[in-house]
Amino acid sequence: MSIPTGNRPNRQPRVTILDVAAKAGVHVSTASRALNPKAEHRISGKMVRKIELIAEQLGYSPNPLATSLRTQRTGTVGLVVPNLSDPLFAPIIAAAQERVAEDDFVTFVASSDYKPEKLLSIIEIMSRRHVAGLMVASFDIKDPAADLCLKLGIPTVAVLRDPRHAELSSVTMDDEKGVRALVEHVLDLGHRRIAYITAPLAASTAHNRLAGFMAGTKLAKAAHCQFDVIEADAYHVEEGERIMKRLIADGMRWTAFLCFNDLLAVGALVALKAAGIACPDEISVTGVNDLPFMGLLSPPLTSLHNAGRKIGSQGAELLLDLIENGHAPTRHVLFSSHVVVRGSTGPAPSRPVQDRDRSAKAARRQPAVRARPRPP
Amino acid sequence: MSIPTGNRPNRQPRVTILDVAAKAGVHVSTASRALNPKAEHRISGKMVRKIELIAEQLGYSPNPLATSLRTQRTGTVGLVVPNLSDPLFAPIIAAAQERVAEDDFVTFVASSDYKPEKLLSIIEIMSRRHVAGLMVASFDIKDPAADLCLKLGIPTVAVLRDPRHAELSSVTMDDEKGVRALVEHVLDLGHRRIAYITAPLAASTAHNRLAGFMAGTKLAKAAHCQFDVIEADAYHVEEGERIMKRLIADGMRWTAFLCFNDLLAVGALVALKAAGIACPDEISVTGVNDLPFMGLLSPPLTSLHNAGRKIGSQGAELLLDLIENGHAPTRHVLFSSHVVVRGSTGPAPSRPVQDRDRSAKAARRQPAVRARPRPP
DNA sequence: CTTTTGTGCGCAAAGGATTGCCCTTGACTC
DNA sequence: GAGTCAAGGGCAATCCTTTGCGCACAAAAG
Repeated sequence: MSIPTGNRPNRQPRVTILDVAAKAGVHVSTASRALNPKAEHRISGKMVRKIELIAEQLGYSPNPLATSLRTQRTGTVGLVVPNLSDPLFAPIIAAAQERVAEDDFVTFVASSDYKPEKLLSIIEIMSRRHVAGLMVASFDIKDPAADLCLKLGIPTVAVLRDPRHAELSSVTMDDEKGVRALVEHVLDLGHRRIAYITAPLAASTAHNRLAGFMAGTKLAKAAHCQFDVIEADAYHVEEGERIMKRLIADGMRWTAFLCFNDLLAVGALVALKAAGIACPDEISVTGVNDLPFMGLLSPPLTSLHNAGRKIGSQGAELLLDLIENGHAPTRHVLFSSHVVVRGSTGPAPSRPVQDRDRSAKAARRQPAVRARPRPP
Repeated sequence: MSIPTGNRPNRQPRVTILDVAAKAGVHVSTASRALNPKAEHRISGKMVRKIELIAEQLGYSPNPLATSLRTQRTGTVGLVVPNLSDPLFAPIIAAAQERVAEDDFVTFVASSDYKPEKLLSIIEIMSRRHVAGLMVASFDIKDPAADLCLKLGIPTVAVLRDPRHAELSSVTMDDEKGVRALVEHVLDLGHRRIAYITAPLAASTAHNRLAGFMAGTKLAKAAHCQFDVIEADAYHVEEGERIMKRLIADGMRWTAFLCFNDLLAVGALVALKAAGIACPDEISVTGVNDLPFMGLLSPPLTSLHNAGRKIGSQGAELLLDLIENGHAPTRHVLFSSHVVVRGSTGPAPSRPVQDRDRSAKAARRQPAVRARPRPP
């Protein structure tokens, strides 16, 4: 039920510590202590050397399963992301994996597929397997999964998304400040009709970026600014494309689009190109994360640079710390992100797209969420 | 030494099978058998239901460590790639992980960093941990690491790169045919001076793609074709950029560049753009793998589509098969790849770049490898 | 010379499950 | 009524290490 079947193949019989002890003519406990640096009961120096030599000769290496069973330590950590192939998460995994490997931990990796119940089951599975710690990149705000980690007593670090749990350390980007800077950027370019495409607000990232957008709207000095928020249901290119297509059909009222992430932005670009709307001449678009290749698109995407590798390694660092000192104080590491200005943002056009002949037909349905315009 | 330290935190005491047995008033062996579907000694139906109920009530779940120690089965598989964040490998990992998770395996993931000795150490570590099987994407041809897997008796499947070991199953792309098709493509476009940038030939992919290129050269009907091979030292964008810069400085003699992979091709595009050389008007460029976003670059990259996810899931499939039936016959699955024609390839220009005034200065150093031109 | 103090190592009990073998019963056959 | 048989469970070994405790012996202290 828990451990799948599978015939063990013809492994050669492993050499155990009994073999070493036998050959050395000592008791296993002596061998164990000799091979264990932190042996409290000390063994004489020459005996240690003798046993080490014999262990070497015999090619002995301790069976981690037995060790783990005895010590309740497995030397494993779990890494969980919502999507393994997303270019945003892969570097986080990679960097974390490298860092923990330095301390001789091996990593279980799993993908929650953006499904809360799957995350719960992953955590349970990993807990059963006695992971020493967990680094999770897919917590929602007040996620029950976070409670579960704490209840199970697993040292846990949240990365990228902060469940905002009082007892859970986190490593995140300063999304709020970042998106605010993006708003500032397009305001500086003269844009006054600005839309923000948010992701589902369960994630703290979505929350913070929206907050950043709202904060940015307060910066607007001009009298007739229009700010709107549109909610996406997913995180991928196709969703961005779908949304932008709909907006174009509905009559485009904005000159600048800030997107929750690069994937949505790329989708928006695709839709704009298909509709023959020029970016940035008619509409400016921005993303978040600055994924690889974003600078090479046409137009190159203005984005917020988020350093995935730094998040991963810092998350691992915190986690190792937590594993070592059972009750380290909760910490929240915040990396600042900076706007990378590229070709997808430009000066605001004199007239928005909807005034052009081409798109006059569509009825103007309201977007999903409508932010209140903020007078200066 | 093998298992890192780390204080186990305040986990609540786990409920063991003894607790279940005690509460049921039976022996642990009875409880074990009742909870184990494949129990040979059968337990009466009502007893099974009783014990299952009690186990449920107590929240019992077997300790995989103890089970593994006893049965020598761990329910884990190892996934090894050369680089976790490479957009080529991440989907392979993701798909494989999904597939084996269906069969209740959890996955150790590690990155060999393109270092043979690191691969060896990863395999040893995973072997010690009793992985049920290994899926490796970073074997070189005749890799000692492949021998090690066999020697250790670990069911192993090679993906993407085939070590060409008689006893090792593999799942790969038909690189040879693919690259030949690319050559065909640029020949059709009228190109007669064609360079191929190969990767280090230790990898079977490099080998096969070069073979595909060489095979392609035989297709050339025109009298004065020039084919050259240039060897890259790495796989990333920067290397492609470096190489192309050097070639430009040396005086560009080619009108079409086939690159070992997309990353090198993207680097080449970057260098060309920096030098003010137009692609595809002056030079055509192709890649391999068709990574995400390649169709959105400027120019969009003509590439060979390789389905990473299919490789990953098929590799997992083979591996699970191998784990189940200790001695399944060796299999080699070959996925065909197809050319995706995009904007980075176009009709051959009338004159190659070097005849233009701008680049006449540089001495013409020979490229790293010079293939013998093939007369038609 | 006896009594303390270590030092160096052995003994055996965990840790939590699986499994070969044996024992007890009740049913069934002759 | 004695003998056969199979079903249902119990016993204890086993997987491999780690570790609390105890023992012996030698050196140091009285």
